[in-house]
Parts: sequence; structure tokens; C-alpha cells
Amino acid sequence: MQPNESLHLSVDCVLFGYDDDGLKVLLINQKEDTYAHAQGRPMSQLPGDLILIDEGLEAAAERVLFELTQVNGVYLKQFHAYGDPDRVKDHKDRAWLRSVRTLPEQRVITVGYFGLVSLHDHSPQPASFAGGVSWVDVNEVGPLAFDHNSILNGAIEALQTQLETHHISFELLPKKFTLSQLQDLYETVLDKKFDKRNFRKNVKKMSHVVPLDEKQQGVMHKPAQLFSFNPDQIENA
Amino acid sequence: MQPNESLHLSVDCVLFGYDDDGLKVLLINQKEDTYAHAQGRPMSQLPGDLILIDEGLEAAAERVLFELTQVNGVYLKQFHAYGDPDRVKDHKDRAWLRSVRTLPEQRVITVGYFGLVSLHDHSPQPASFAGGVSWVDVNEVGPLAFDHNSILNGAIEALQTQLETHHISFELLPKKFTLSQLQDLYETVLDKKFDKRNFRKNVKKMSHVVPLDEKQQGVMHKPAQLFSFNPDQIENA
DNA sequence: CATACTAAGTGTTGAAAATACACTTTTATT
DNA sequence: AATAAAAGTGTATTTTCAACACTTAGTATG
Repeated sequence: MQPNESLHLSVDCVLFGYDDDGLKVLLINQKEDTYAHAQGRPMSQLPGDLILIDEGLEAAAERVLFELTQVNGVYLKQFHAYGDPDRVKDHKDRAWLRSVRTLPEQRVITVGYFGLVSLHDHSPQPASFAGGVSWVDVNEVGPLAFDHNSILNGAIEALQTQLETHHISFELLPKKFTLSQLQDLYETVLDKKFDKRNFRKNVKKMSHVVPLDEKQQGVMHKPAQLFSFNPDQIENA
Repeated sequence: MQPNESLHLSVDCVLFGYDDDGLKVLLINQKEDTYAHAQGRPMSQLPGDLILIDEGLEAAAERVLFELTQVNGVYLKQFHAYGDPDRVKDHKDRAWLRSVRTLPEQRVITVGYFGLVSLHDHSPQPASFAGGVSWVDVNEVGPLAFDHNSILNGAIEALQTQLETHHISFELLPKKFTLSQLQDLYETVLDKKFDKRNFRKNVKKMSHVVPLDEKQQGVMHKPAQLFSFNPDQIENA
């Protein structure tokens, strides 16, 4: 039973953002000039980094997300650990690792967390040492560094399961929203259509969705009733 | 961004076993004389150990389970990673760690896997260096080492979810079984009762449960029809 | 060989939930 | 005043779920 001394642990965060335009995921771009002299093109990747030696996993996910994107205070949930011994050994990834890690050859196991935000309420900013931060439509994500495409797929599945079983939509919408927005969110995330009347019947049963005394304004059609989430009721959602 | 050099990674296996007598979990006993001169009583724990440096997580879970209990070839599924920085720092656990680890003070993150077997088909044997192996009814598990009680609870939840969503019962039963055994399994794992006729209606819809041309023998009542699982159909269960 | 014991096996009915479906209303714009 | 655009609303049908009790086939016993 050999000890595994030269093994690193990281967290990767899959932050989903939603607006009327669809479901997005927050990616960072490897900074071009960090390894100008190395071969390989910079790629996009999920925000992630090594955990600190005395830090809990969830705390690490929060810290790393904040450091890399300035996004703070979001719901983060662990969904899977990825530990293929070769997951960071691909040729395309090594140049970048050499530029940012003191021990670039080291095996890295990573724990995936996903988080949810409303695009209206958060504006991510790249950290000084990151190349850039951008929201990318989940259906238009190209090849990512490492095994981040499969981590993303795992996160999407976890998000779908959680939305169906725990109705976690409240993290993805602005404070005030219409039922059409809520329905569009469900349709976007679960990738299926719902009947408007039946959907609204179901929402009536969700005690954490409460109508406000307020209507949409400035729209070129019948203004919709606004709703918000009642935080007291969210636990039992 | 400090590297986390002194960090260890382990896997812990929660192996569930089932027979007519209930749902059991396989525990190992810390070997008494391994640390005869250390304070503290030996405790029970889940079979788990550090992963090897070039070994995948699932492979590690299979290896560790086999090394510690001689159990082989079982369905193993990852369910959660546990990374509290203090999870192996409790006083009750340190004496044992000093006796078996070269670096007992090291932080250990662990990845939990659960597995399923039929008690009829497997007979675990302790490894030479382990103190003993025993099946313990899940409702009669006492205090375990480290955070293994919460890992066990996480595994039970994962098992219940998987049974309801993916009908993974086939791993827990002998090759030939009766519908009463299947119902008892569901009732035991999910901790609720089912109506016999309704349960059997549902089983009829499960294409992976197929009747055999064979009946129970030597029972003091009407012999039950035997069934088995059709492996071809299990994917779509 | 008749009786008793035990768990296996089997259908129907009512209630509840899920689905399918189309027109009217309210506001902003021209 | 007319138009455009999405909001809002109810009912009938189908499907699923839940409740419920007696008959059957084999083993053991007297």
C-alpha cells in the first residue's frame, strides 16, 4: 500500500447562467501571453484550481470561483469526482500546465461543483491573471481543456435532475419574473416543451412561487403578472 | 495559489448485501494487535484505503474492496466525495492511523463508492492484515471510525435513489428469485410497504424481469414461480 | 387419505393525476 | 380605431395509482 504523495486535488466549477436568451455556462480563457513561448493554442476551460491544504471542498469551490471570476455567494453543489490518471496528460493541455503549475506533471483529481445564477444579477470579471471570462451557450461549447467537456456534461445532467426533483429554478431567475420566463427556463434546461395551462397549474401547487402586486411594464402586449420566490418555502419545495 | 502537496486521496466502499433477513453493510474491524500499545479501542469502519498513484478511482475502489474483503466483480458506483479538512483528525481515530499510515497526520479526502451483492453469492474474507469482516444490518450499525457513519448514510440515500430510478435490484438478488423476494427487497431498501397485487403489476412492465420455467421447491406452501433478470434488458430498465 | 397450514397468485373499482386543446384579454404601436 | 403580441384561463379524456379479499398448490400431520 504505497502512499500517494504526489497527487493533487482540484475543484472545477460549472456555473450556469440563465436569461431569456438561453442557458449559458461560464468559461475562462487561458491567458495567451502566460505561455507565449510554449506551443499550443489557448483553450477555454471551466474555472477550477487546486484546493488549499486546510480548506474544505465546498469552501475551495467558492474561493476558486470567486478568485477566477469574481462571482460570489452562489448555490454550489458537488456532483462528481473525476480521477482518470491521464485526465491532465493530453498533449494539448501540457503547455498550459507548464506555464501555471509548479508541478505540471502531477496527477490531478478534481471534484466538480455546479452553481446557478441569473445573468441579470451577476457580472463576472476575469481575475487579473486570467485571460478572460465569458458566458457561452451550453449548446455552443467547443472543445475544452482537459476532460472539461465531460465534466460539463455531468453538470448538465445533475442540473436537470435537481431541477426536476428539487425545483432549484429560483437560483437562475431574477428576483421578479413572469410565469412565461419560468416556463422557458424549465423548457431550456430540461430540453422539452410544456403546455402553458398545465405548467401554470403545477406552479400554483408550488408554495414557494408567490404572486406580487406588480405587473410587467413597457411591453407591447398584455403585461404579465410578476412573481417571486418565497425563501421561507424553498426548503420544502 | 499554493500547491497542495501533502494531501491524500482514498476511496471508501459501502458494500450492501441482501438476503431474506434484511439489508446488510460490510464492515471491517480494525485489527486489535496492530496497535496494542496505542490507546483507543478498535472500531469498525468501511473498507477503504489510499489510492495508488497511477490508478483510476473506480479501479481503486475495486482493488481496495478486493484486498480488504476478497469481494470481486461487483457493481460499484461513485456517490460523493468527502473532504472536510478535519475528517480524520478526531482523537478516536488517530491511534489507529498512526499504526497503519506512514504519514498519519496527513489530510485525507475520500471518494465514496457503493456496491451491491447478493449474500447468497459472495462470502467475504478478511485480508490477512485486516482484523475481520462482517455483515452488519444497516439498522444496527454502531459508531464507526472517521466520518464513516455519514458516508454510510450518503450511500443509503444513493442506493434508494438508484433503486427507484434505475431498478438496480438485480445486483442484490440471487440469479433465481421469487416476486415475494423482489418485493421484500424493495420494501427493505426503501423502507416502505407495497401492495402485493400492485407491485406485481409494476413488475410485469419491467422487461428485464423474466419468468423461468421453474418453481420453488421444498417449501411448505404453494411453490412460487421463479424469475431471473435478463441482462440484455437491464440497460433500458 | 383427509385435514390443516402457509404463502402464492389473481381483477376490479374509484380517485387522482396527467394530458390535450382554443379562445379572450390587455397593453403598446401605427 | 385597428393591429400586433404575448398573457391568461377551463374542461373533457386518458392514464396512472391505490385500495381491497378470496382461491390455489404444495407440504406436513394424524
